[in-house]
Amino acid sequence: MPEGHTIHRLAEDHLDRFAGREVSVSSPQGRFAESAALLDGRILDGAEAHGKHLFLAFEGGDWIHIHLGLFGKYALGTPPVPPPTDTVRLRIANGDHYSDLRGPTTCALIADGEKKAIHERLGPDPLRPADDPDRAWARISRSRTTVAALLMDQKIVAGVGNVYRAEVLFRHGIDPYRLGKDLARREWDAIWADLVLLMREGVRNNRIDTVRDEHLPEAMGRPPRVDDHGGEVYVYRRANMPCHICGGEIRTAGLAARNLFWCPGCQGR
DNA sequence: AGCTCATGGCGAG
DNA sequence: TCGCCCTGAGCTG
Repeated sequence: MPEGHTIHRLAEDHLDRFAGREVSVSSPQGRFAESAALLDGRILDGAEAHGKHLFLAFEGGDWIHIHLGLFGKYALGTPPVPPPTDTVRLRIANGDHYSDLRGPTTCALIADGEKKAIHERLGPDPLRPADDPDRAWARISRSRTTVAALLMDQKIVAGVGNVYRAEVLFRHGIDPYRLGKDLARREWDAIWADLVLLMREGVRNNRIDTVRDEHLPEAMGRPPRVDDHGGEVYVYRRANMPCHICGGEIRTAGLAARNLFWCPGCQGR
């Protein structure tokens, strides 16, 4: 589930459902129980995302810092609230809504200073309107690391994960193994602008869709593809399948412990 | 019942 | 670069 769009959507959803009112806070699993007791009954007064990090604000200046990691999942719903199971790390509820968090890498009570430190170690986020792509460019343009690795580095760009990485490189015809220093400024500007668009769309739909209408499989006489992540994509997890554009085989390879997907035909050397 | 894999990230060596 | 942490689905037997 979790690339930046998921987290920004969760921030919006928590704002809509919980902000401005007292909430009950609990940790059925127990691992967040002490902190939950401190927050229980207080007013939740904000929610914010930076990259894949979610911050829930509580009146009085405390924050819950959440990072879903690879396995973390949220279940949001309306009463009846399901019986708490032993994997629910954090449950937030008011009379109208509940929010269950399972399997996060991080769920911690933090203060402003720690929150600030997290922001400072993250790069600009395409979903934060004030963030500046020049900060990312300054590092990319002098890096001997591959563009594919740079896009996944949260210190460079915050919020891009394995799906957006593969898809945005495909959309711009860029070989994932190209080095950062060999990227042109206008290519980076186009990538950033595209990420802003794609990820905003991802927040709106709560899923990742990257295929342009005219390239949708239906439009090309092929059956639509439905992957676990639920969106329509060009290359992600399409290894050995034909490219929607050139018909060549999509290739996959390991890169920094993750699977990379790309079309050698469309993403020229 | 047990294995593998997954949209992440950290610290040790 | 590897092992490790968090969970659950989809296989395999």
